[in-house]
Formats: sequence, C-alpha cells, structure tokens
Amino acid sequence: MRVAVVPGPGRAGLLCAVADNGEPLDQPATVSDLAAVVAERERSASVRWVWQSSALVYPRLLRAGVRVGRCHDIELTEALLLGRDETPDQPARLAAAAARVTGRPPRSEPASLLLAEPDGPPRLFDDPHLAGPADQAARAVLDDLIAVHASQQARIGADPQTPRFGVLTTAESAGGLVAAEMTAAGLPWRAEIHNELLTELLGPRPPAAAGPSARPGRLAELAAEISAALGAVRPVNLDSPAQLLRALSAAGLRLPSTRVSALRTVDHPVIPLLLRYKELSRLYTANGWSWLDTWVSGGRFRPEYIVGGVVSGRWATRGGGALQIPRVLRRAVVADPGWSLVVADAAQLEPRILAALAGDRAFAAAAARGDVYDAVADAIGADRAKAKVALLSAMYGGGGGDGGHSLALLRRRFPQASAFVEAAARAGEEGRAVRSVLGRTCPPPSAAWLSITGESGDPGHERDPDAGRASRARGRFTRNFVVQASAADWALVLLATLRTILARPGDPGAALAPADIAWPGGRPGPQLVFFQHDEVVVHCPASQADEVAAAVSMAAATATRLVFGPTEVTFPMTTAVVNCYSEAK
DNA sequence: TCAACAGGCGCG
DNA sequence: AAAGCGCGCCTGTTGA
Repeated sequence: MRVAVVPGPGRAGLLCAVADNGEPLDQPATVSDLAAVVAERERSASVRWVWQSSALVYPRLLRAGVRVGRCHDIELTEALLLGRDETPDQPARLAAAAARVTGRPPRSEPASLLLAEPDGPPRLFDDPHLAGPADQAARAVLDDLIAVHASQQARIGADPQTPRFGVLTTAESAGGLVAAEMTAAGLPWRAEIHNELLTELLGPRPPAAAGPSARPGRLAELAAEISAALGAVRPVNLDSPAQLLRALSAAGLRLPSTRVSALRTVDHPVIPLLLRYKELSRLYTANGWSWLDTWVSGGRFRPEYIVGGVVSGRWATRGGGALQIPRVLRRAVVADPGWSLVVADAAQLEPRILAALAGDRAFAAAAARGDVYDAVADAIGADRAKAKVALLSAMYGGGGGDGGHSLALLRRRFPQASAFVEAAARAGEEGRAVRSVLGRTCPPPSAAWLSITGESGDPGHERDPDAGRASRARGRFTRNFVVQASAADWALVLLATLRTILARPGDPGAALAPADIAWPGGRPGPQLVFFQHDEVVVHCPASQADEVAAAVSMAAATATRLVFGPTEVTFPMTTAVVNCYSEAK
C-alpha cells in the first residue's frame, strides 16, 4: 500500500492513499499529528510512503522517534529518470517535475519549502508568494506529488534499457532513508581521544588569544627548520605552493610542483622535513581542533549524506569531509560501553564488479573466490603487484605501469572484460552515454566538450589540438563510470538490504530491531552509522555483533543476486567486530 | 571585499 | 610517449 504524504504546517500533515499505478484511492485527509499517524500506520500495515524527498521530510519524523520501513522518494527518483532520458539538466525538484507532467507553470517553490520546514511555526501566511492559506498550499503540493508519482511509476515500468531499473529506484529511495537515519544516529566519536592525538602530534592547541594565524608548536618548529635547511633569508610560507617552489628552486631543487610525489623524487635534507610538515599541516587544518569544535557534539559526528551526490551514484557528504576522514583518526571512533562496531567492507569490489558485468568466463573464474589479484597474476604470469596495477589501469584508463606489458597480457587473457571497458571508453570518446548495470546513466558531454571535439566526436574532423585530449579524457571517465557506478549500484542494494534485515521484526533478526534513536531509554538495537562507498559500519550492542556480521553476509549475497542475477563471481565481505574503528583491517 | 580558481591532499 | 577514475575542503592567489 502506498500513501502520499505532505508534511506541515507545523506538526500537521496531509495524507492520501494511492495505488501502485499512482491513482488516488480516497480523499486526502488532514491529520494534526503527522508523526503519530505515520507511526501508527507503520505498526498496522506495510506502507510505502510517497513523499517529495526523504532529506526534506524524514528528519522531522526521526526527531519524533518515528522510523519508516519503505518510501518512494520523488526527487531522487526523478533525478534517476532524467539521467536515464539524458536530460539531466532539467530540475528534479517536485514543482518542476509536476510542471513537466501537467504542462502547467510550476508552483512557486517557496510553498513546498516552507511547508517542509521542520517543527517551526507555520510561517506560510507571511509568505507573499503564496496565494492562499496553508491547507491550500499543502493540497497543491499533494496534487503535484500524486501526479508526478503516477508519471514516475509509468516511466519506470516502461524502461526500455534496463530491466533492473526498478531495483535502482527502490534502492535509491531506501538510501535516502538510511542517509537520514545515519545522520540522526551519528558516528560515535571520542573528542578526548582526538584531542590527545592532536596534542601528541602537533603540540598543545594554540590559545585563542594568540590569534587566528598562530600555529601549534610542532608546525612552527618544522617551518623554522625548513627555512633554515633551504638557506632562505626570509621565512617561507609553506602553505603557498608558489613561494615554496621558488624557495626550493633557489636552493637548487627544480621541481615541477610541490606535491608529495614530486618531492619524493629528490634527495635533500629538507625533503623529510617538508613531507612531515605537509602531513601534520593537513591534519591541523582539515581535522584539527576547529573541526572537532564544529562537527562533533554529544559524542557523535553527524555529517549530512547526499544520496546519489556523485555522478556515479556514490554518496557525497556536506560538512566535515566525512568521506575523507584520515585513517589515523579512526582511533577516535569507539563503540559505546557494552556496544561494538561491526566494520564490513567489500573486498576488491571493482574488479569483481567488472568480472560480473563483462561476462568474461576466464575473468569470472578469477573472481570466483579468493584474491582476484593473485588469480590474475597467475593467469598473466606476473607478480601480484603488477597484476593489480594492470587491472586498475584497465578500469581507470592508465598506462599500466611497466610500459603496458601486463596490460597487454591482460587484454589477451581476458578479452571480453577488456572489450567491455574498451567499448565504454569508445562510447565516451564519441560523446555517447554509458549506463551502470542497474541503469544509472552518465551525464552527456558538456557544450564545451562538444565544441572542442567537433560535435559528434568524429575523430576524422578534429581540428582543435585539445580535441584528442578532451575526447580521451571523456573516454577514461566513461570507462571508469561503468565499473564505479555498477559498484555503487551493488553497494547501495547491499545497504538497503542490510537495513531491512536489521529492522525486520518477527524473523530470525527479531532481536535486531533498531534502536529508537530519539528515545535513549528505548529498546537498543543495531544502527547503521557510516557508509563509505564499499564499506559499512554498524554500531550495536556487543551481544548482537555476530548476528549483525551474519546479516552483512546475507545482504551481500542478496545484493549480488538482485544486481547481477546468477553469476559465478563472489563478493566476499571483510568483516570485523571491534571496539574501535582503527582495529578493523 | 569577495567570489572564483588553482594547487594540494584526504578518502574510496 | 604519456596518461590514468570519482569526490570535499583547506589555503593562497587573482581579479572584478
């Protein structure tokens, strides 16, 4: 059963049951306490909530202590459909989508924005853009919702390209729920451990009175040592690559840039000091005390996750750089007393994805069990390191390290897998779109790209000297897209499946009902707290850790079946039950 | 004064 | 011959 829901004003909301094909099943009903009604329906029936966006609607329900099982996220779904139809520049917002469906001009956006404003007093009457009272505005949003939902159901059902596109839209919506729940739960983060680590590596935190440009002692010492080692008359600003490059040059070190890889190519007493400075400076500026002050509170780090924020379908985050937390800081991620962290990552995910995608029997056999790189090394008669570089080059478009010899062997030994990525590269070079296994579509070439390459990408007519470069760059992008985006498909389905297993009452996992996060005294259960491309972290009572680990394996097997159907390729998870994130792998 | 860009580096 | 994929966010520089 599907129920369209529009939140607001205030705690109220507007509901209307709809059929799978989107037809309204009864009259819209206003309820005064939306969260309470949602909770009641969740208990009594299996509902899929149809709403504008989980990012907009779900946090207020979570704050009221209410979780939902399933939803249809109109805006995430619209973005997938627009991508599929190769019109990704159209806005995916509900109002815009409704205008496309109905042919009417778009409703003024502030209406829905204000309606969705969580928990605040209804300010709708103050808004000059609004034509009428709040209930009329809610009704207008509901009408949009119902119209767009019906259209989306038809468009998903009519997918011409990918029979599994419906799996993608369902999983994307589930991802929206997970994202909001993970933000609400937060990643356990011990500020005092983080602080100790910073003090140990950088020295004490500079007092606020010392001003904003004051550096921790260790950084100031290193800077002085570096200036001295360079024989500089005046202190060099190490944070300015241009200044540093000039100072290096004056000391006889002519380098193409100041990046670590360039510094490592020369032998000079200043180099180790510079490398250490860069490492510590990065820690201080990106994840130092001010990061701690800004992003950690109440023992939790709560980034905002952006589902589908990357073109490949990977998630992005906003605030705190949550997907770039340096590994050294994992020491600060510690389970609550009596709880554990279950840390699981998909081993060698991308090569396995390629094996399953390409239908290459030899490559699939290599990825059927054990270590993919070992198996490939055996097959091409190289060592594991060379095999790994060659495989990554095949997926990224690189040169293969040792003059491409291993890459050539790879092409001969695994012709279908090679042909698969080569075909994706050629499509990109010619300006065509490519798709992930579930049908997520890469963006079309930009106008600038089309003009540089001469419209169709026809290699015979390329005049611009940058044309070849631009064409090959897009080829590398699409080559990688088919693998990275399909890996993101698989990981998203894993995440959605895991969420369902952890939450399902009545099954073997009954003990695993998730904690009611808004009620600290409520029944404890496992919580998804982190998701980073191919890795997931669950925070759970220690007694449930083994069950959670088993649930991860089940979810991986289910994801493999839903995404690829029958395949010889396995997707093993490396799972650790730990007290501290840094203890995993 | 501020926004946009470049260089750089963290993660996968 | 060389070059590889995707992000977020920090600082310094530049130019309106």
